[in-house]
Amino acid sequence: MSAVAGDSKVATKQRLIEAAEELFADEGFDRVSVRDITTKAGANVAAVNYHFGSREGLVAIVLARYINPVNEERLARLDALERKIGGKPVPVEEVLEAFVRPFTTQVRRSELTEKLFFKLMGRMFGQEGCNLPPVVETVFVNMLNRFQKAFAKAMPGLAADDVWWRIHLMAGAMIHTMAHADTLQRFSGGDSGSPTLEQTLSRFIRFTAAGMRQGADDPHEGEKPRGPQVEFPF
Amino acid sequence: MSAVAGDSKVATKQRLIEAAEELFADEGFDRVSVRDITTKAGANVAAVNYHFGSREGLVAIVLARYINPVNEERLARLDALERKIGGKPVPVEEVLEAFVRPFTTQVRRSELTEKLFFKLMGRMFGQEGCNLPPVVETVFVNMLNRFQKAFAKAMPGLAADDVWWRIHLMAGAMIHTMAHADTLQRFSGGDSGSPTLEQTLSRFIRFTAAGMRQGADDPHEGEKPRGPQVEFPF
DNA sequence: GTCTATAAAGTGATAGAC
DNA sequence: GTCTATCACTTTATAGAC
Repeated sequence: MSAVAGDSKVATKQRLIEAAEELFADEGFDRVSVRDITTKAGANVAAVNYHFGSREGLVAIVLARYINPVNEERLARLDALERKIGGKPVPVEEVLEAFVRPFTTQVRRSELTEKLFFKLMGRMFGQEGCNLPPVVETVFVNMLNRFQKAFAKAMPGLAADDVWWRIHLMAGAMIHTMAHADTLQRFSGGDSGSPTLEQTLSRFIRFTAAGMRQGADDPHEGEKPRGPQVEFPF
Repeated sequence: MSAVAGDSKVATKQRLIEAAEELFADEGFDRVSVRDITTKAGANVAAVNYHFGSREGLVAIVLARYINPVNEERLARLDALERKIGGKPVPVEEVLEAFVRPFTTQVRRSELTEKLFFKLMGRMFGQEGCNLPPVVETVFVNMLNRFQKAFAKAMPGLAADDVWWRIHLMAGAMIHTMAHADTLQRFSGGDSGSPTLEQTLSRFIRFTAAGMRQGADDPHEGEKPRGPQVEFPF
């Protein structure tokens, strides 16, 4: 903390965090050992336990470092939109923008490259036993409920469960896109191009906005099961 | 193999596979040890190595057991659709149906509950270092390219990279929905309801069909970057 | 705050008796 | 085909010297 006594104390802690972030992004939280981290950070094996108490403590730090800021910025952006527009519904595209734009703010705060940062975010939000610290989970659930209300307001007449499921599908598209964008490169044989971050965000918003508000013109046909379109001899 | 000598030989192998499938579905491929599997299967610790050569061998078996059938049925369904419709484009909804319907066929072949089966599929298709056996990967890439062509044909005027990215977003929605449907329950506080499998498929197809064909009426505005909609003081 | 040494438990895998 | 016993290795974590 003190800038006088030399940076080496805080520097090691910082190097550990950054090394962990890169490794977690690349390999996933499960496949990285404490030794991988300390080696990459050029620190001693015991450093992680000294600075963070345990491996789990370091994971918690890495999780909290970006999830909370992202979720809080999401809420702030949604607040600003709703304040600006008065009592009317905020258009779906604007709500989606508020949902993903914070990533571009936070990527600049990090020491990571864009690619690694987004992989890391995808892994965080995609993790199941995400075991978020209570404070982080609280903000997370709060944020989700606020957005559910905003989406519901933007799509009047749609039932709550339909809104939740569309949010789930939307989140899946986001998470998978972030965590596995390089897989697309591989499977498409390069035909997916090299889009800028802004292009990718745009594609995401257009795709999911259409999905979210689909059926709005024909609410009665909206969410009935379709059933098999084609019978098939299996 | 011989039904005479008693089923215990084949039974153990089968029990190991089923135990592995349930554990992999629940915890993910990385977090399950050989001992977890043999214990759950009521088999000896050495059984996995005897029957499958290694842990990795068992993982490969589990992966291949469903991925190949799913991908081959996808191709067969797409073939049938294209044969039926002649040279014209198959509508996006029908292509999507061919893409997801095979899961309902294969879930019946498995010994798993619907919930576990879909979690397992989500984990398989979501895995990064998916390390598919060569044969499986070949079918997989072949399948993807055929569907890319079908989608491109259904959405004339859309550039190849745009089609690939929409497929990626669509696949993300599918994978995340399958692997983490229970998370939705938790975060929505139960407000996401208890839909049937058919309802969930219907929701998926409607959502992604709208996303896939979005901008079709206004091709020129189609995929330009939108840029920030709202400036925000961060 | 950093290091070495080491503990304690878990990992996948195998040899050899039955 | 199944079992026990065990190997060789890795994992997280800690005690204690510096």
